Amino acid sequence: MAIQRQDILAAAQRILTAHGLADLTMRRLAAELDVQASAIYWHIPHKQALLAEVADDLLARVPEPSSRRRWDRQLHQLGTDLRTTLLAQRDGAEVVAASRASSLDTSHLGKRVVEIVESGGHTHAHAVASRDALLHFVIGYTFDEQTHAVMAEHGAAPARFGDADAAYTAALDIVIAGIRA
Amino acid sequence: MAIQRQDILAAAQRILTAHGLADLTMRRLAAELDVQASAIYWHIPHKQALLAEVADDLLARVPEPSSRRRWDRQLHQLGTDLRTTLLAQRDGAEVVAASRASSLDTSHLGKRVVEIVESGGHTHAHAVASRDALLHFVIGYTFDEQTHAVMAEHGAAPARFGDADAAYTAALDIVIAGIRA
DNA sequence: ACCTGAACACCGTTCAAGT
DNA sequence: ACCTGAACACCGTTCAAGT
Repeated sequence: MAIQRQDILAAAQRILTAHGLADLTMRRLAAELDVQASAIYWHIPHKQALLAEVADDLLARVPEPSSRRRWDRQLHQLGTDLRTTLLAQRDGAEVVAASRASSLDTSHLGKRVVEIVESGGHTHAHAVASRDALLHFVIGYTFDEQTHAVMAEHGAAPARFGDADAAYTAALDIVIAGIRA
Repeated sequence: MAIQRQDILAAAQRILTAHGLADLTMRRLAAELDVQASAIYWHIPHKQALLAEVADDLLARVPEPSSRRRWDRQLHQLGTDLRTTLLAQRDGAEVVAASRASSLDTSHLGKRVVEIVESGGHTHAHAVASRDALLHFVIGYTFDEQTHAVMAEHGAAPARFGDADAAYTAALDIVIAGIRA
């Protein structure tokens, strides 16, 4: 039977998890699906479109913050969960940074942040600026963390000392304090 | 006469400005220098090292904030100038995000931010978290901006309306307010 | 010391042709 | 409708050999 678009996404995720973004090539993907590389182009227009799908799928895993809690706690939750989700997928932050960076404004996550900040009694303009500050910070920070972890593994960088989670929370708290102010 | 390491950096910058990061290949670089691609490997170990040099050179162009002004104004100045510097170089933010992301802590810029925040009477821990929040935000935000501008040029994304500088300043102010708090 | 020539092991993408 | 086969136009990097 024929290959489905779904199968391509699943195969891409398997390669990403098992071998990393550098090994996620069209030829390797084709091999994983037992077809020729050119066959994939009947299903998707180009590699970037596939990467965007991988990124979207990853971001969709970020849980909804419980709307019971205070708005700034919801924001904190979202900032924490987004990082956790990105770290859970090998090269997750890089995939998102490379292929989804340019559409935070239209993304579900972006809209969610705007809503939460507005629910705190802030203007739409402030909510939009808050979204930009928060999401760019989280993605950039996590990308750095993940990149560094890989380099440290290969001995190309010194390992970082201290509690990574605590360091992140401290920086996240600064951004959220700024949104509150 | 022989090619200098300096010449390679200069040639790389010319290609970057004229044709963008995608066209900055070892072969094109070699052509620009009138040598074979393999000749470059006598001077630099690999492409990544060259990219790191390009990124360092770019970051070194960020002016020092005038230490006369209040510490939080210095931070604002630095945040503004960093973005301006990245935007001034074609694909500047991407080069920095890709090759320098993982060493903000040891960079001159990173140290400078820590100093400025400490000069505001804050603890070292707070200054470090502030550095991470500020620099990841600025680089991530500017990367997004630059990526989006290229895509909009190619018709691959809708143009953004409104004042880009004002939007950036609003988000930057949030981060700085958080540092102040 | 510095560079060439040639190769190795790859890429993403296109497209006529097959079934 | 869906895929193969073959090609096009490239990559980064290595390394013996030349000067």
